[in-house]
Amino acid sequence: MADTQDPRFVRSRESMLTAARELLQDEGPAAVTHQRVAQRAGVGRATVYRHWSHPGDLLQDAMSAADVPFFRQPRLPLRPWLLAELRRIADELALPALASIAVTLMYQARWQTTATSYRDHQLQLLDHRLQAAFALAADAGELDEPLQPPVLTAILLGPLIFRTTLQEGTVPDVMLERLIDAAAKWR
Amino acid sequence: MADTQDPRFVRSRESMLTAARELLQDEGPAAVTHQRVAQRAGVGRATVYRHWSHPGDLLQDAMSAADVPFFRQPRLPLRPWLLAELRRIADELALPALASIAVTLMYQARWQTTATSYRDHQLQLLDHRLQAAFALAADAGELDEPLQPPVLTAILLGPLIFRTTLQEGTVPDVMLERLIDAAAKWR
DNA sequence: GGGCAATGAGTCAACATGTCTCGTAGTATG
DNA sequence: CATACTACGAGACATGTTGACTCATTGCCC
Repeated sequence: MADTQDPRFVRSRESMLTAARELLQDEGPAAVTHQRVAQRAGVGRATVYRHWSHPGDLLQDAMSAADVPFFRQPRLPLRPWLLAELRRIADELALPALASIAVTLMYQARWQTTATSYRDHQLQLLDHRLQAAFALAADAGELDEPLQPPVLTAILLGPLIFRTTLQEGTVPDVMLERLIDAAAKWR
Repeated sequence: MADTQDPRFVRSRESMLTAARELLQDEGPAAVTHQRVAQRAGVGRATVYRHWSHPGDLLQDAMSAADVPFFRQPRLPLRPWLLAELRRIADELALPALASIAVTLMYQARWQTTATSYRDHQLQLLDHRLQAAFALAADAGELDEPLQPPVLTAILLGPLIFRTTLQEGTVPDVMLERLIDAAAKWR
């Protein structure tokens, strides 16, 4: 794994990451093994070892491909913007791509006490963005008493994950309205 | 596995279930294998096979030992009762016993599409109990417009799981108050 | 005490894992 | 175009796990 610019290196890396993502979505993090990824990507098993000597690293890279594109660029008034953002997240959580990552992160938080950096980073990103959005609205006099950022994130996102993953149901708009009501005291 | 009353049968079954629960809490559902359970329980590997020919059945029995003791016997006024119940749940979710089951259920809901009966049963139990509690309060004139039961459950429990599992933090009382506010329109 | 069933220990093939080696083929230089 | 380089695929190998069996032993019930 020397030359990061070698087309062969880039090609096989991409195909392995794609295979790992598909396996994660279809069969869960336990299926992201050297053997399964090699089969699916059409590469040799040794190649997977050369790129990621430990299976956990491969899973981590497969998840951390894209930064979660939520809560960027808040707009006033905050309520309709927040509603639209939550709507997008709820819809994305109905798809396996995001739902698989969410559940895998919960699993890793509980039992893979290593590899906390990616999870911590994503969570802090959400916290910061939400905090910035609510601070903006507070300055504009839209609301009072926002909660502390991590609690805010938990109130807004927790029910969406619970509903889509455990209950395997859809998220009605009235649910999002109630969550927004709970997130702050609106004027 | 013939005589369910044989003390030997009961004894080894209990020790295996205890071992399975400990393994689930300490290392996750992936660790609940015939071999690991046999080692930990101090029984032969073949004995585990005789009781549960498939590892998934063992995991299922290990989780379904106790019915979740939440939201039983609602009391009026509903708000303080609901707050106390949520407080108990949040505190229990800080312990590995309940948190492990919650995360495992999410994992199974996503990827082990079989074995839905236990999960569905527990979820419906929570829904029904919460519905009964809110119906009681509605009759007493305490509130208007309760949400439909599954959405109610998601709003109340989702944030607790998100906060304790993903964020690995504690649940402040103010968070519970906000969730209760979101659950219904109180008078 | 005697019949009986559950158990513990062991064997066995099949498979997955982690680590090598080696010949091949694609790549970047000159 | 020719050469040195290097990532690759295929395979070998020891090791550990899994699932399924056999069989002697031991605890249990009548």
